[in-house]
Amino acid sequence: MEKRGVEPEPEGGRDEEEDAAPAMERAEEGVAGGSPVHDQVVPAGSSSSRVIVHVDLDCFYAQVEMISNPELKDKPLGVQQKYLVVTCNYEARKLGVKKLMNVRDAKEKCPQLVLINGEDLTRYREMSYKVTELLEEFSPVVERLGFDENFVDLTEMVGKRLQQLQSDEIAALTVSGHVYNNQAVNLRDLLHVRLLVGSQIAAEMREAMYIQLGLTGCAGVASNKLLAKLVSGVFKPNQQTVLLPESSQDLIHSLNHIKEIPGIGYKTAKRLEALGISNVRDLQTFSSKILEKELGISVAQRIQKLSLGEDHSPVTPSGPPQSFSEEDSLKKCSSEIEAKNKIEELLASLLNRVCQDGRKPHTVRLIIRRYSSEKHCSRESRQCPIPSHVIQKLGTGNYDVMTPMVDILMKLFRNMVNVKMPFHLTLLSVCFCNLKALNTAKKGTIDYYLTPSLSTTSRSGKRSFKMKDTHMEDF
DNA sequence: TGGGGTTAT
DNA sequence: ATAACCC
Repeated sequence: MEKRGVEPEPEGGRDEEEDAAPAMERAEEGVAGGSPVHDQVVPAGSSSSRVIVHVDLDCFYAQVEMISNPELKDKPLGVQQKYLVVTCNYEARKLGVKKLMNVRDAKEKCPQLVLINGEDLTRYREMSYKVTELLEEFSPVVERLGFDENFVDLTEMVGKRLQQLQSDEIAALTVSGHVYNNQAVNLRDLLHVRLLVGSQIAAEMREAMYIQLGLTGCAGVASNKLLAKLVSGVFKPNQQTVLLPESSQDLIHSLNHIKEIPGIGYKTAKRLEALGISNVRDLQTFSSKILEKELGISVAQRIQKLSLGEDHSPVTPSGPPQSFSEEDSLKKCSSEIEAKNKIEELLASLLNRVCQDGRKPHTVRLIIRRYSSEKHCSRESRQCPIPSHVIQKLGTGNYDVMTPMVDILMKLFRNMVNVKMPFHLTLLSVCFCNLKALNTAKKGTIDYYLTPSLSTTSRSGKRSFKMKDTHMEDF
């Protein structure tokens, strides 16, 4: 049979003989009843086995605030948005403060709690991208999840490091951080070896985050995104954990409810409960046919795979953001004037951000939430193309992009809200999206004539927004 | 429940 | 344009 070897099978030169089988540390406790681990047959170049890390910053907003003002470091600290403590440091957690806790409850639990307003996300967003950029230096395949989590596909990096290692060095490999379940490592198992190297890279990432940015966080290393994410939270502040394949089922079954599976949200969990599915094993063993009929084939197949710990979704590089938005929730907005003032405020911030980014948004959207006693916060939106003459003024330090943009947004507003009738809004948000690198289609170029909205008269003369304003590349 | 984000339909 | 998901 095959040699146990380093993946891309180093040319015959060096042989890993019996001594390549290192004293398998505690291997006799191995799960499979001490049976020697069979050699892994992973075809060279096959992507069937990946090494993924999930990096999760500790109470991110609170950390950013503590870096800004070190005097807060040893005090219980909460970050407040409106009447909520959205996150808090570990000092505060020890005293009973939880994430998303009402400010009153938090103050009651912990009267010494220091609160900082965190409604302006600018510094958090900037720090968040610094983290992503730092991780991209290790490997370009980095996917953001919110402001404080990132996935990195380490498969290639691990492969390269393994190629550099001599067999005796492989024999001396050690894990960095925890091993889930305290499972014994078997260095003759290539999957174990690859995950150990992943754990070392994860440790280097966390060290770099701390040295360069002053941030601490957790990491989880596993063979897919689901498992990496689940395992990253096992040891909590500022620690890391690697999951070896034999413990996957233990990890997934450690969840007490299907809602804890990332990808199964509020709605799906409710529908599953209605089917009598509440824990992971229920979902694993439920009839696929019925599930598909109930949830649609796509969701059904995906979540049932997730319940088994399977997740083939790739780490998709996030790159620069696809949209910029600013929102503000309000107690009550019931006049057009109030709305206009809010919209101007949101827009001013957005214009600064867009200016910094360098790309140009080609679409603008207005989002509202109406007051309604019991409807679960459903939002409504209207969007339209940004006229090209406005787009061109966007990065130029020009200020009279405000006026035309406000005009557009107020038209969108009146399209959604009948201002002649009483209304009560509890949220306003403005979003710039459809971002493009540059205005490429110039008059007289091929692109110009190939862009339908430019070379022909617009189809809808009766739109509220004049299409004579020639929107480029909006089709 | 805040103030963001993404993808699928 | 909305609905689902993520933080």
